[in-house]
Amino acid sequence: MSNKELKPTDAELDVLRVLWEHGPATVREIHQRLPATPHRGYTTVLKLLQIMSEKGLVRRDESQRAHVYSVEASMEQTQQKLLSHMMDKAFDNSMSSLVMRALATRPASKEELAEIRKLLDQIEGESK
Amino acid sequence: MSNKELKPTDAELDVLRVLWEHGPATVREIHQRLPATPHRGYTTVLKLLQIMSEKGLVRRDESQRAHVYSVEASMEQTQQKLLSHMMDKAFDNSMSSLVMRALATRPASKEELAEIRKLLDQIEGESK
DNA sequence: GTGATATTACGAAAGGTTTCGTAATAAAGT
DNA sequence: ACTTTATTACGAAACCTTTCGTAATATCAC
Repeated sequence: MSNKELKPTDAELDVLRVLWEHGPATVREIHQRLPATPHRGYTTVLKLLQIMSEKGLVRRDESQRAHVYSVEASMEQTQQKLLSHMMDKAFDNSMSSLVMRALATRPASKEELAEIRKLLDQIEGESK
Repeated sequence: MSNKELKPTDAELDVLRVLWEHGPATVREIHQRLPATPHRGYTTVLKLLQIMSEKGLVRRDESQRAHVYSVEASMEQTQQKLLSHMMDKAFDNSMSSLVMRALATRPASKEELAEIRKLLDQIEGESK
């Protein structure tokens, strides 16, 4: 009933990022924590959350006067969904070409590269 | 005048993929090569190309009766743009977290992992 | 040239996104 | 209770995407 092909839009991602970082929050809290640019009115954020609620992107707790919203899917799950979609649409379904393009685009620091190597070791270790 | 923030839409990406693989092509050729599902009428594809032309995503050669379209940006450039945007929107501007999430999501084959390692070596080699 | 065919141009509809103004409602202050 | 304040609900506008039908235009066959 829920998981169709729901890719959060860019504006929705801005909201989700606040919720991921801050945890459950009211419209007012979210509105305050949203980036200053682009500017968004209070009711704009409210409407966004109402729509996201219908889509199943967020959950709404109405027990308080000011409803409290929280994410439905973890940041990790959402990131995976976004990456899978992009891999399908623009990388011929090959995650390795996506990864290689990413690495070639924005070289990471030494520490980050080391982390990536560690992850590669893990993956190869498991696959044995 | 050209490079604003032009992220090709999903339908536009379908068209671009044909052009990247096949090279410059007419509407008819593109229409035929497009995936069967979702079905798209001929004039739908034409309209898409006209809009993409205005956006600067494709170039149009009108010297022939049937206009010939070609991409404005290479596949690599477009992939980079898409990845940068996603990194900004959903990965806190960290390419390494994007890469690690990608690797964790869809493990690659042994050969692909080896390729990635090679690329890591290259990057670290250069940064010295 | 006339008619058939293929292509482009145009416009519009349907749906989604994003924005916000205004109204309704609830809570709090006095 | 009444007024003020904060919140939600509703609806609409502006814009974009995607779709396609119809009209205009060019090309080709004869």
